[in-house]
Amino acid sequence: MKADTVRGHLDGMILAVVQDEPLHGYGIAEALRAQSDGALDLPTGTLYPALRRLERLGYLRSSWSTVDGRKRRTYELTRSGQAELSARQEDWQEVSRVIGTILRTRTAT
Amino acid sequence: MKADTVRGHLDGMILAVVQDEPLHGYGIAEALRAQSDGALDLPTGTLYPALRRLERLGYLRSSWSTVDGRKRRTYELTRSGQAELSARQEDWQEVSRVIGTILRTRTAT
DNA sequence: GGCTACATATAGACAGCCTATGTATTCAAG
DNA sequence: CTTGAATACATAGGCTGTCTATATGTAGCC
Repeated sequence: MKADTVRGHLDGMILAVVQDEPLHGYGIAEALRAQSDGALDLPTGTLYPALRRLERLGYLRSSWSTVDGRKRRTYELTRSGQAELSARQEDWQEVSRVIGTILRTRTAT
Repeated sequence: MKADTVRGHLDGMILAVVQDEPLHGYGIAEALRAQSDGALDLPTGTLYPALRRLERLGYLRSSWSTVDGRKRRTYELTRSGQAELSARQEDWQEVSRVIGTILRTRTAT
């Protein structure tokens, strides 16, 4: 499954997994892969720019640490990010309803 | 609701309404607006290029006619377009499941 | 020494939306 | 009789978030 098919909703999904617990980029990718049963496997060229963007927008806050000799940047959800997540969740309700309704097979063929 | 939020799934929705009955561009816009309870109101700069693209890809076939003194281009679904629609519907099932699962509020907060 | 997993990041391309604008007809209101 | 709204199609150029490819570095195993 291409991230292209979830375009515009990836931000919301990232905020959602970070809400559960602060995670570093690699961990976010793992969480999304796990929670989608392997369907959503983000290329790093998609994920990392998205994270920087979400931080720039004030929805995430990051801090560096070193674990087992490897540097990692851990992201946590800000107050503003929580509000954004709620908005995205509501957006999704409508989007999902609209596309679902229209795409649903009508013909009994 | 911006068409941007349904990005990548607009093609499927267009094919779906045309499957019901052949329609001209303006009629497709009306059908999508009606079936989404007014939520999806496509700008012409989005719809018309999309229709030409779908025809170029062989999913739609068009023909000109004049109704009440106005020219209209009517689109109908091709065999290939029906297959594409089926594929899009299946895609949507997965996308919807994945985003829905991840975005669904987990916190009982 | 080489492979895999872990970990982050940038560069440049590309597709599909966006807004703005243009043309043309019909019909009702003023 | 002209102005405006609805009908009808279309293009130009911009923007944003994906994409692929590439880069750098550590840890641990074979």
